[in-house]
Amino acid sequence: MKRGELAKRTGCNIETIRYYENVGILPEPPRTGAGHRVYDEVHATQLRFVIRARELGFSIEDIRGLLGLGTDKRLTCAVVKERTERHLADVRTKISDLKRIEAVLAETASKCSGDDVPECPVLNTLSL
Amino acid sequence: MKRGELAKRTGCNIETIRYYENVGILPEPPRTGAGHRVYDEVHATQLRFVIRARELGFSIEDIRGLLGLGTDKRLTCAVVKERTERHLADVRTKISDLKRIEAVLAETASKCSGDDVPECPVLNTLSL
DNA sequence: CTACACTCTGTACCAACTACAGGTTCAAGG
DNA sequence: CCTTGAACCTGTAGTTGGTACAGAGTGTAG
Repeated sequence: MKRGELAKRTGCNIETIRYYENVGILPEPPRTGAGHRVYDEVHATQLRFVIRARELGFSIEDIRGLLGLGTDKRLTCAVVKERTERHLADVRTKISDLKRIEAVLAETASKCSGDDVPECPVLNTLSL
Repeated sequence: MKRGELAKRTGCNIETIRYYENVGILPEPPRTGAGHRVYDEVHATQLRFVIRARELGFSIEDIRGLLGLGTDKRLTCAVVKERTERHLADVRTKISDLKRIEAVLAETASKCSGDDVPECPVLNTLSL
């Protein structure tokens, strides 16, 4: 299958596939005589891995790590668990930051009269 | 006061001040004969407004809007409230996305043996 | 055989900064 | 007055994770 077909099957943007190849988290596939990339099911599986990891917020660098690239191949469960938990901690920090933000925004917006006047609690809060 | 002093007082990175000026959310200050920027307390207040809005997740474009730049000057409370609530909705969406991610990560990591073995539930989940 | 869809490459663009190079200018100490 | 080092000036490049486009080549159906 060619790039367009792989994109369609995985739901990935066609340009993103080339990007993942460039940054080294998708292997370079073989080419036809004319230079067109030819993918198989193994590539599709690996691409789905990358897509899912990105959806879960792992960075490209994280993914490179999870794939055991650059370092020794086989990653042990212990190593993967540790990286996942570190990432989980980051996600939790982001959630609590956003909750603080949510509280401030909700609080402030609730004070707005919603009237056609120039005085505004939001702008006043921001100016503190 | 000059740029370094303003940066110190507001806790803003010195380069970021120039950036905010470039993108038009901080006014161009007057200059000394030699071209050095000279700020006053009004600039400091406006910079703090921008910093706080950024902390609350408003984009530069949002801030431009909140400052009433580009359009008519005086923003009514009604307009600001509407923009704030739209932003609040975005923040809530981000929180719920992250919570889904958190649940998946926590679930998966909890299944890891943490042993020195190559089979790993995280990698298996990602490969689904 | 032509027309059109697809692929190839490199490069530019997005946000929101941050950092650096190479060149002034300012201020304090001798 | 002169030197020295900090602070300032400018423009530009790098960051992350893609997305988009131009211009050229290829594949295929009618």
